[in-house]
Amino acid sequence: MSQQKVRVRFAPSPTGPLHIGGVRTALYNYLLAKQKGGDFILRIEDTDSQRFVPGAEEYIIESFQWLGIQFDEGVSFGGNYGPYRQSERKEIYKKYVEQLLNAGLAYYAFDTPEELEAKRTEIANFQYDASTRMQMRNSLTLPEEETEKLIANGEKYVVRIKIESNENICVNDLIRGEVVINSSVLDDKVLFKSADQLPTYHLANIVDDHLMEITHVIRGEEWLPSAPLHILLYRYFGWTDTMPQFAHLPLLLKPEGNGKLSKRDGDRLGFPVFPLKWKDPKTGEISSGYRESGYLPEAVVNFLALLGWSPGNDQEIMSMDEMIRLFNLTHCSKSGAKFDYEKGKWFNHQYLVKKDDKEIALLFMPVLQEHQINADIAYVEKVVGLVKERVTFVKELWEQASFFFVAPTQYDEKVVKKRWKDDSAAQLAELAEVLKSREPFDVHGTEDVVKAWIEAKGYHLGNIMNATRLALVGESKGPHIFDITATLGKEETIKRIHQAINKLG
RNA sequence: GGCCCAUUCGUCUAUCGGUUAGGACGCAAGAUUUUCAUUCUUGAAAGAGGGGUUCGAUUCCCCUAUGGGCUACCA
Repeated sequence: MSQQKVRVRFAPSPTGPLHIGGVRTALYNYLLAKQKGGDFILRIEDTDSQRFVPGAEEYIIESFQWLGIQFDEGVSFGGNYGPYRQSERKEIYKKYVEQLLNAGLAYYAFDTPEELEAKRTEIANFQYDASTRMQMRNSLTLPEEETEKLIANGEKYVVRIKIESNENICVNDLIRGEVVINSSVLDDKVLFKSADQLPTYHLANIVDDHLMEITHVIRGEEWLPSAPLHILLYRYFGWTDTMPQFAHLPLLLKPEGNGKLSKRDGDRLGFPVFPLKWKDPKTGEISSGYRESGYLPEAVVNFLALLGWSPGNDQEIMSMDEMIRLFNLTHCSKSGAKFDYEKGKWFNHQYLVKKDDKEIALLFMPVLQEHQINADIAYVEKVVGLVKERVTFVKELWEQASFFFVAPTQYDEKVVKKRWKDDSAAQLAELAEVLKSREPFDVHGTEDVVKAWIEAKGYHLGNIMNATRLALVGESKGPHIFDITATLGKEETIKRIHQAINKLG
C-alpha cells in the first residue's frame, strides 16, 4: 500500500461569522494533518449566492490566524490545487455534471419550485425519487427532442442525481463505524441549480475533494445523513478507490435546554459563540467574540479540543504541539457535548497564570490606556506578576490592580469600620517614620524591619497590617502587603499612609 | 411523520467483560493567610429503563424511553 500524504480541508461557507463549532471541526482537521505531516486546506464553499455575506471570508481567515491554526494551502494561502473558492470553479463543475448526464446517472428536471411545493403539500412525505420521478417533468419522462427544445429555449432546469431504489449503502465512519442506509430513503438530490447556475454543496464538495486529493473528511454530524449520497457520487464518477475516509463529529449543544449551540444562546447566556467580534453588515447587529472578551487563543483551542475528544487519560491542559501528538479520531466521542462556559473560564485562568508576565502586561496596556493610565511596561509587568493568579481575564486585572496606578481617593466604609482602630493613625504615623529610614525598600528586608518594630513596640500585627492595607489599597484586598509597598516604592507608600491618616484621623 | 446518530456524576469525560466506576469544571466543608483571592485537603454526585448473551455486564445484542441531526434549486 502506498503511503498517501494526508490532506484534509476545512470548507466553510461565507455566510457570516465562523461558529465556534466550526472552529472545533477545523481544529480536529488541523491536528490530524499536522500529526501525519499532511496538508491542511482552506476552501471557501460559496455556492449559495443568496446567502453570501461580504467580509465573512476575511473574518474566517483572521479568526484562524488569531487562534494559531495555520493553513498550508487554500484561499489566501496559495497552492497547486486552486482556485480554492468554489465560485471560481464553475467551469470545472459543469464538466462533471455533463459527465454524469452523459452516463445516464443524472437527468434534467424542469419542475418549478412552485410545482414542487404543490406536490409536497398535496402528497405527504413527497420525495423526488425513483418512485415519483416518472410522474415529474424531466428528461426521463419527456421525449428527447422535447428536452433539447426546452433547454435550447432557455427553459429553467436543474440537474438531479438518479438514485436507484433499495440498495444498502454503507458509510464507513472513522468515529461511528459502519452506518448502513437504504437508497430508497434518499431522494434525487439537485446537483446543479437553475437559480444561480451553480452546483449544490453535494456536487461541488465531492468534485473538489477528489480534485484536491483530500484523504480524510472530518465534518459535523449534520452531514451524516447525506454521506450515502456522497458515496454514491464517488461511485458514479468512478472515484471509489481514492474516496476519502469519513469522520462525523458530534455536535456542540446548548449549555442548557435542548438543541445545538446557536448564536442566540451566546447572546442570551452572556458568552461568545464566535472567535472574533462580528458586526452584521446588513443589520448592524454586533456579536461578541472570544478575542474581544479577553480570552487567550491557547485557552480557547484547548477547551474546544476537549469538547468531543480526550487523550484517553486525565490530562487536560495541553499545548497545541501536545494535542497534535496525542490526537486520535478513535478517541472522539459519539454524542453531542454541551457547551460549558464555566469550564472555558477555568481554562483561561490556567493559561493566564502560565503565561509570561511580560506578555500579559502587553495585553494589559490597552486596558490601562482606557483608564487614562500611562505606565511603564516594566512596572506593569511587575504588577501583573502579583495579581494574575487572582483573575480569569486580562481586563479583570484592572479591578485587582488599579490601586497600583491610582492612589485611593476614598476608603471602603465597612473596612474602615472594621480595620481602622482608634490608635491606627498614631501607629501608622510611626510606621511612616520607620519606613522613611528603610533602605533598600525591598520586600523581605522591609518586612523584617517592620515586624521587628511591631514586636518591639508590642503592637498588634494584624491591626497594623490591615490598617496599612486600607491606606494603600483603599479596601480589604490585594497581594501580600510588602509586595505592594515594594512595588509602589517608598515615596508613594509613605504618601498614601499620610493621606489615610489625614482623611481617617 | 420518515430516516439516521447517540445515551457514565449537574457539565466535559476515562473505562475497550471482572475497577471501592477514575479525573476535571462547578458546588459544599475544612486548612493556610495580616486582607481579598489563589492554593491545598476532604466531601456530595453517575452507568436512562426493561429484556437477553455470559460464570460475570457500564462494556456485546434487542426493545422502550429520552436527546440530537437530517428530511431545500442552504451549506
